[in-house]
Amino acid sequence: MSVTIKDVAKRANVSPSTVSRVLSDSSKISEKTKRKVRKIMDEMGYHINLNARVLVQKSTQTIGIVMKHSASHSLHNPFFPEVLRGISAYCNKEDYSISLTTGESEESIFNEVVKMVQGQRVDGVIVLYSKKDDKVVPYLIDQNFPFVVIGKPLSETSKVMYVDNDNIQAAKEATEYLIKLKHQRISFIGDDPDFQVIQDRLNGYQEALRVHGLKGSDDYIKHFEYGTPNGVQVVEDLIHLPDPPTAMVISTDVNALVVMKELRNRNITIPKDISIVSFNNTIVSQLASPPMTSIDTQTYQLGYEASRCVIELIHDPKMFKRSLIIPTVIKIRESSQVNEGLKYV
Amino acid sequence: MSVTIKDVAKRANVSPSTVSRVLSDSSKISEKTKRKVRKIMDEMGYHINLNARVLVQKSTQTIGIVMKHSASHSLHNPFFPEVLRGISAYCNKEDYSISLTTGESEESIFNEVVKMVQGQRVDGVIVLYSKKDDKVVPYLIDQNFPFVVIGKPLSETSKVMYVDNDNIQAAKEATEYLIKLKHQRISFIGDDPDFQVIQDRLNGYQEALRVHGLKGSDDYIKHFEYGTPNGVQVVEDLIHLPDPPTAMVISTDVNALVVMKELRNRNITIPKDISIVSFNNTIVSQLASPPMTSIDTQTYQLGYEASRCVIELIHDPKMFKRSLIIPTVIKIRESSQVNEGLKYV
DNA sequence: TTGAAAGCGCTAACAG
DNA sequence: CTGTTAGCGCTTTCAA
Repeated sequence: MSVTIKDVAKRANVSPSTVSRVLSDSSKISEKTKRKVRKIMDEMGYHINLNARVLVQKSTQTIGIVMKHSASHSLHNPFFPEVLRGISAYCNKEDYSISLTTGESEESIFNEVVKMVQGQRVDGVIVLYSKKDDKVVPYLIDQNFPFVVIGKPLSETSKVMYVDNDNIQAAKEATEYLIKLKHQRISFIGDDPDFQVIQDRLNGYQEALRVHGLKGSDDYIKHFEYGTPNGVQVVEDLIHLPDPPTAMVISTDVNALVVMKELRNRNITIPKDISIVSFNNTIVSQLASPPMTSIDTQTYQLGYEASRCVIELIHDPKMFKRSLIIPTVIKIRESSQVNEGLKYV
Repeated sequence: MSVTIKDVAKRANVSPSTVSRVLSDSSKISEKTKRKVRKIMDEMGYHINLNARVLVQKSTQTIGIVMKHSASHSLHNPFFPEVLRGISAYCNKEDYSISLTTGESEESIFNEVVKMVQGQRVDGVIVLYSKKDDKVVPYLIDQNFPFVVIGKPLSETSKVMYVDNDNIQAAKEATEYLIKLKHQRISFIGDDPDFQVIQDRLNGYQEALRVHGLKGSDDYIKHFEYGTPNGVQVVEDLIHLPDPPTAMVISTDVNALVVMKELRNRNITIPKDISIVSFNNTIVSQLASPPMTSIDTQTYQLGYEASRCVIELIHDPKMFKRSLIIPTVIKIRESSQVNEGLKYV
């Protein structure tokens, strides 16, 4: 059995409450007693039982991270480690711990969240996605539990605090950048369109086309299906279009890497034949061949700020629910250039 | 205030212990009472306070993950998400939660571990690295706390359970594969040699050279320094050697990507001029251009088994401390080929 | 500045 | 099958 506050108290000839006060470095304990008690703590190898403290103080100093359905999915995307890094950094600063969901299905994740929240294992939650028909966010609102979502919530925006990029604007800029390079036939490749971030980027893309009087076509809009390696199909479809695209806006850099590989397999050169702009600017974009033009969403910052927000919210639950937009920056690299017209097939 | 077991008990006209028994679905409670109590729980929106339960049961059902110094470092390496995915999968199966360290320095990580362990916030720990002068593992041994390390511990191997690849063998095979392709001047590029995994791979590489009577040279052995983008320098040094290498064994695929990029910048073609074999076979290897020959370390499995090990250890602290070696498989892709001799510079 | 006592919400003998 | 009782290890009034 581990040594408790009582054991220390006995040995130090003080009461348990005194020991407790020393633990929290209370100002009403004399320096002398503090020293004495601390010495005994050391000698006895005392260490506080956090669960007991949590039980009475009702503060866990830990925040829960909700990943999107299937940890697998999240974890395959370099976006995730990068947000986590940001979250982690701020939590560390504030001495908060991190607890991760492990669920593989929406259902099981939801249950984990309920368990975290109701089981009082966390003080706040960061939701790493915003998705159609998601139950987590409505639940947290209903419980009036401190949380922040990374991404733009689909409804009740006034009730939720979020940290996001302006994805519409970012995609618009990406597309306009291509338009300035004289591209006229620009394709958009996303993934699961149930996620708001994909919708936003799609909208931004479409808006850019509209504003510049380019005819869009549904044939130019494709989505990777999660779990299926349908990159092949997507690329096939696009290049065999009567008027194949000369440029592509691709929702994440890993997806862009897949597309680039498929194009390469068909001897289509980037950027000569097709220009590519991707999102996230993770290490993958820089190291790809050719290096990708990518919209830097400042993922680390997204995580850092989200974490700052929840923690502030925990400290002041009635705080004004401001939301944050993290600016994006287009990093121009070699995967995009002025349209030369298609020379392939 | 949330509703407690007592509130439910009162409303259901039973004792708190009965409610508690219903919670754990005890076999000694009649179906009838169970139904009644559950109904009331629902009505009142009762949910267990896990902290209270943990306090008395002394089991948290959560395991702590210790990342190597600087989460940043870990998180930039696709190895990490992949182990985490494996850990997560098994934990989910066994209904365990995951708690991550957030520290950026060895010192602060060590303190977090102490806090987790002594504060009794976790039942077991998985250490994601094995490193020289590390204090975490000795501490856990000293505390006799259930833990597993991923990687080969440096000392007291009999006292620690670990899950690892045979990295010596794997590197030996990688090198022999290159030797079979007629390469004679093979370079090794690692990173922080304080990590055992790097040492092992280096040793395997050297052993292969020795066995096949190739003269090694320290000039062929390079290390990336963490945090510094010295990939440039490493590549510079190697290609300007009097007898530059025709093949490289590189400790991780992200590092390999960096090297490939630098070589490309110097118009050195892979695999024609230089063949490359990397480790980990993360998604990066497959999507690189050209796709990399990589040693698949089955990272997911590493995590999955580690997690199974700690959990078993938690259930039976006196269990036989067997350790696991996860087999590696070489995935041959296009970054390596028969040595054509150097044609560059 | 310190101590006594009550209690956080739950479980676990023990008794019936 | 169910209730009573006594804690788990800590914090927190209240009183001294």
